[in-house]
Amino acid sequence: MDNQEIAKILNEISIYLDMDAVPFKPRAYEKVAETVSELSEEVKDIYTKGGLKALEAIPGVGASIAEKVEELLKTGHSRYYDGLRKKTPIRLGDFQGIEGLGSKTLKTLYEKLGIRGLRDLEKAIASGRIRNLKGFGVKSEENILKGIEFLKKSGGRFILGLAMPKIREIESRFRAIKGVEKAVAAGSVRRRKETIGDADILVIIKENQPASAKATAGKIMDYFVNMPEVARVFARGETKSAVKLKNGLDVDVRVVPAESYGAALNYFTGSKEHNIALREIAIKKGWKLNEYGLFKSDKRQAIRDKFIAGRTEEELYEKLGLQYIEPELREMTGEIEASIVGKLPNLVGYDDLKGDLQIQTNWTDGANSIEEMARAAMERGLEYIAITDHTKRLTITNGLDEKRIKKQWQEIDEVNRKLKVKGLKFKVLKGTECDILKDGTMDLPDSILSKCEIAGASVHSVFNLSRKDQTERIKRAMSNPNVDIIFHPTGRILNKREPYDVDVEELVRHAKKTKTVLEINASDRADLKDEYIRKCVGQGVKMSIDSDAHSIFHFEWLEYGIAQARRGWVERGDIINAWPLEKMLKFLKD
DNA sequence: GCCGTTTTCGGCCCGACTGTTTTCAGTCG
Repeated sequence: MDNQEIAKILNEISIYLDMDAVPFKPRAYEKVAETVSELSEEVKDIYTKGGLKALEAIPGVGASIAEKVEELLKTGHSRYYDGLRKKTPIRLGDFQGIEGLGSKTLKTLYEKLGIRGLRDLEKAIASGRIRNLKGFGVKSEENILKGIEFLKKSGGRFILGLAMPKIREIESRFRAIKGVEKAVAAGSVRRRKETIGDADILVIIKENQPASAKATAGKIMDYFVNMPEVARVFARGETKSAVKLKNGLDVDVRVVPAESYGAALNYFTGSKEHNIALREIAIKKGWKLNEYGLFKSDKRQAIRDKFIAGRTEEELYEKLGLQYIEPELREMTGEIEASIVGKLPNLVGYDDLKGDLQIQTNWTDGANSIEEMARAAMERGLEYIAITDHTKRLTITNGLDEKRIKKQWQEIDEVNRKLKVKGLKFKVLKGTECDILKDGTMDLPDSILSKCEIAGASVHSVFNLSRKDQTERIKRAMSNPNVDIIFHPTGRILNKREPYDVDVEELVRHAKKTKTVLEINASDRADLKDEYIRKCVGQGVKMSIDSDAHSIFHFEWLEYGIAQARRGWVERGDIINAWPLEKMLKFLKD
């Protein structure tokens, strides 16, 4: 039983307990479910190595949950879970992701109408039985129906890079409204998660006009719910509204006073777990933290809580005795502890890249010429790029063989000469994205690879090897003294393709041993993922952040690669293409 | 059910909005 299966069962236990209004337990199970689903190590391996004791070392797991997990691992079942399911036989999975359907509603629907699954629910709606239930009405029936329709239509999460342009457009339209001082997307957008479920936009009204603040807020909300791209309005209030856009993205807007800007930004940025940790720190100091600020609470409630901080996030963290924590780190993966002792990383910056080491051109499946790519990279502020077209095995891209790559080198020399004549300080490097064949040998001979200034290697075929064989295959490529970088090391594509089965920790160890660079691919591969990036940082394995550009427009993607790196606690020194050209080249294998 | 600068018992994050009520439960983030 893998971590996702365990997490699903723990989460369902939490929902069942919540149905019966059991206090506190649901939250305990929910927390562990979340932890387990994000764990990099398989729970079953943890258990094999250290037994019950090791399970209890997982944060949030105590004796009781450890026993249930043990039973799941040993038998594939949990008597406790089965008992809950038997008592209230609802197929919770059917309803997951339907907005507005919580545990209490599900329980009522089951008890009053015998609804166990989605089909039952749809039938009950069709026959108008829900509106007659106590506590329900026509409106609730409609909302449930809409929830079902949207779940069926859209489902899933949005890739950050694809949703971002629309979010930025909405932000800037808010900023253009008179009386608006700031508009900024918080939530998972600000934490730069690789995919997002929704966008939370905070709007601050200019302070100097308190009298008209309410009117301005109303104007903002009216504008928001009436935007042409809105498909559905969930809520329209004085300070909070929520809609679904036609593209399926949920967007929330909050209007907050300027003095609470920092507190609100912090609160809505999350993550939820990070927020809870901050609140607990506040409570220990005898304070209260909410989206309006940090307050000294008065126990007698006779006078208003005294405002301590909240105008900026920086002052909030400072008052809590913490080093400022960048949004990309707020995932409760040790950032609070590091912050307390002042040991947070100095993250690689969004302007720190000097080069891009994976670029395709019209020699293979790219859209533009070498020179066009060079000029676009220059405009992006880069100082060097590596041309890394595919190799011959990838016939569909017209991959390069020995003859054609030698020809390409002539063109690269020519482009470099041209740039130099014009006095431009920019270098195009001779590279390759060489296919790693099934047995781990390379698609180009060493005689060619050794002449490339930078040689990347990647897997584009035979994804279904066993974990052992796939790992050995890639390790063999790393052991090649001419291979500098492994491009997109796990082969996944967000929302499209799962990674192939490979032992990433072993790859990281071997990268260290062979001085091979691992790539953070900035396109929708987002490969490596953050937890693996952090493993590289921990072991001192260097990485590159590459756009994998197939056209001049794709350099925009670099931003998301950098975000990914930051979520992996990366500093500038960890990224070879954040270094000057000479230093970068010197670092590569001979 | 978990956890500990409140340390083996007594706490556990907190506020806005909706729909259905007429004072509040449920959901969400």
